Amino acid sequence: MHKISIKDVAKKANVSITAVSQILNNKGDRFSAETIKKVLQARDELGYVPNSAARNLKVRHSRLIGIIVPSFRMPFFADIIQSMQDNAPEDVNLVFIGSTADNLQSSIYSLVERGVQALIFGRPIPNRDVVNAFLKKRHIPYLVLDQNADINAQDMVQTNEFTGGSLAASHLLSLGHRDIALILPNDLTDNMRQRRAGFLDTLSAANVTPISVISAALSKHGGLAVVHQLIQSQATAAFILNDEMAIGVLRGLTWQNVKVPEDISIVGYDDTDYAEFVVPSLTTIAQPVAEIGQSALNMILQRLAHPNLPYQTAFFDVKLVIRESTAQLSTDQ
Amino acid sequence: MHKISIKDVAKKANVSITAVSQILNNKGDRFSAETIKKVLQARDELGYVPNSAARNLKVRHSRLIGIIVPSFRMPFFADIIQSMQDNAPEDVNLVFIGSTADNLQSSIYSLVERGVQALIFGRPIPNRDVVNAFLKKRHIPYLVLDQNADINAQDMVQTNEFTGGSLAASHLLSLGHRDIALILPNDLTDNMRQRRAGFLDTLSAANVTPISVISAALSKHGGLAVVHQLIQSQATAAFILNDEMAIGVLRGLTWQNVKVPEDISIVGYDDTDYAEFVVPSLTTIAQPVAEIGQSALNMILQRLAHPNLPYQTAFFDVKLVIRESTAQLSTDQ
DNA sequence: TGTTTTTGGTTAAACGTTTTACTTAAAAAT
DNA sequence: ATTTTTAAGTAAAACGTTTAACCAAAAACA
Repeated sequence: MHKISIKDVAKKANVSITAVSQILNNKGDRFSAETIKKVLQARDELGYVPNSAARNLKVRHSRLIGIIVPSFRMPFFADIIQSMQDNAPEDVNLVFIGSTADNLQSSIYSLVERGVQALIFGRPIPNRDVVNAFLKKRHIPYLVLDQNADINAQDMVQTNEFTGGSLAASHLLSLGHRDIALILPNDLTDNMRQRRAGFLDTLSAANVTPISVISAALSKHGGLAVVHQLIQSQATAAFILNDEMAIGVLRGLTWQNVKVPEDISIVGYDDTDYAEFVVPSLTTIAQPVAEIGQSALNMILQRLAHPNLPYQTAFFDVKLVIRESTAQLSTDQ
Repeated sequence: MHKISIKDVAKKANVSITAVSQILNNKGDRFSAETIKKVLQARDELGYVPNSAARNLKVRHSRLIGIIVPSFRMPFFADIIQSMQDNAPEDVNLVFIGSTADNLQSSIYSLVERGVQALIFGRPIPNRDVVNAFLKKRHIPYLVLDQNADINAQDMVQTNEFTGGSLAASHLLSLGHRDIALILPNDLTDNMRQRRAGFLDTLSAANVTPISVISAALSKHGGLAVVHQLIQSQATAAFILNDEMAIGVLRGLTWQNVKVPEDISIVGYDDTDYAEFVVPSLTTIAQPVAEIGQSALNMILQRLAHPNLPYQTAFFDVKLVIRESTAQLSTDQ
């Protein structure tokens, strides 16, 4: 029942607890080699593990960073958090939490209670002003991955969403398509609004407007649900703001015996792991996910080190990855 | 810079810190309604958030549970942790960590340092005896999802892997297949060994042995890498121990113009989200992922409440989900 | 009236660290 | 031979809570 504390190792090594603390934290330059050895040995024999609650309490910080994503089940975010974890320095701890809009407030509260020193939002923040006030009051810097944010209120890492949408449009245009559908998730993040804007702008620069705009749930099933409308719209191509939905659409189309890309071209967004593996493989806009994750983490660490520097925003480029789901408009239509 | 502590709210409300503590923890039955109101108001005005490091230090526990999975990027584990988080009681905190075999030891150490009271392993444990000794010494109960474990050393939740393999075999057999390949990940967990055993046993009961056994990396790319060998083996069906690999195989087969299920039937394992969405949709063995996650969490919570009860193991059934990737052996081969 | 109970609190110790300020003995410098 | 410096350590306070033990005043009782 008794948990081994620093006292126990001090007693066993016959030194003060100060000595143990200093030595175990590599601040033991004033101690003799012999004492150091005694302490290390006592530590090992007892299997002492420091209590970080006590440590955090005393030093008044935790090196703990909270990461809030919408869901662990979305490959895009799974990639992000994996890359953060893989690149986190030894001495910082990450805590991931998947949080819907509903319980975002309580997630934040719980993280603050746990002592996070900074937060990274992988999802849009409803009630941004109250969240901002709450966090600012407690001097907890945060960073958001969405574009819907005041550039002077926090750090950001962004990708060039507008270009992404634009790339999709010009690709489809260059293949000769003019009857193009746009498929959106029901709830648009600001990132997605930018994608849409880029897409729409580029289309209209070529004097085309979408033949149809359809919304559905942001999921594979959402994509599935939309194929009937898509087929009826007579579109020869579709841009879908998200790979997961796109995969749903692909699936539905195959079941309806609509051939991709012969009958309709599809382009997705994100370049999720699976984009390469579906049949037909998915043309999509790739974001540098791993870099985004790393960069977000590094920026927030920087912020912790220099709280008063002006806010930064990192910018990443996207690129079009052409696979099998898009093709030249066939003339015999 | 100054962080609001319980002292500040005590001062503001003009009461002792004991009063604040008791009232805020709903143990304030001895206090007058007026005092309670004063305290609550002071708390709200100051925006006081309790410091759980201090609390944990004092009460000597954390209600913190560590979950170790191989990777956030594997849909199977993403589902598991999501279901845990969705079902965790208000007062317990979960910390997820993706850890390879290499850094498992240091992950465990770091979690113990952070004060976890229990651990759930979603991955096999190399060096089980040292891990067991380490954890037992510190009275940290743990639970493993793999089958390679001493039933008397910790709680477990298992699925009927043997039956899973067996189901796959009899399905293929009943479709008339006799030339059946088996595709394995390079590193087999004990769960997978059981799958294999069930599969092989059922095959041999029908007097058939696999026409070929192939190993590759446990990933979509691993599956892809294997299709050449698979085609050369002349198998008319294959059982693949994992959906991700199976999806890779499916992909590769399509590129090689081998038709599934006309030319070859494929059955996977896990019934990952994507199984339903690939083309052709994947026949596979479904595990009740969400229930597994919940059950694991509940069991370990039980264990915390009753440390001395005998170890339990929960058992879940699997089922065969027939989709498009398997079909009757065509006679014209 | 004097005694006991009840009501509504407060005091102070403890949890396991880190860190500042001391101490003491030996070595070096004068 | 005294003083100063250095080397090697220790004592004790503090971080923010919780909780056991205590206390005073008012209410109830005899």
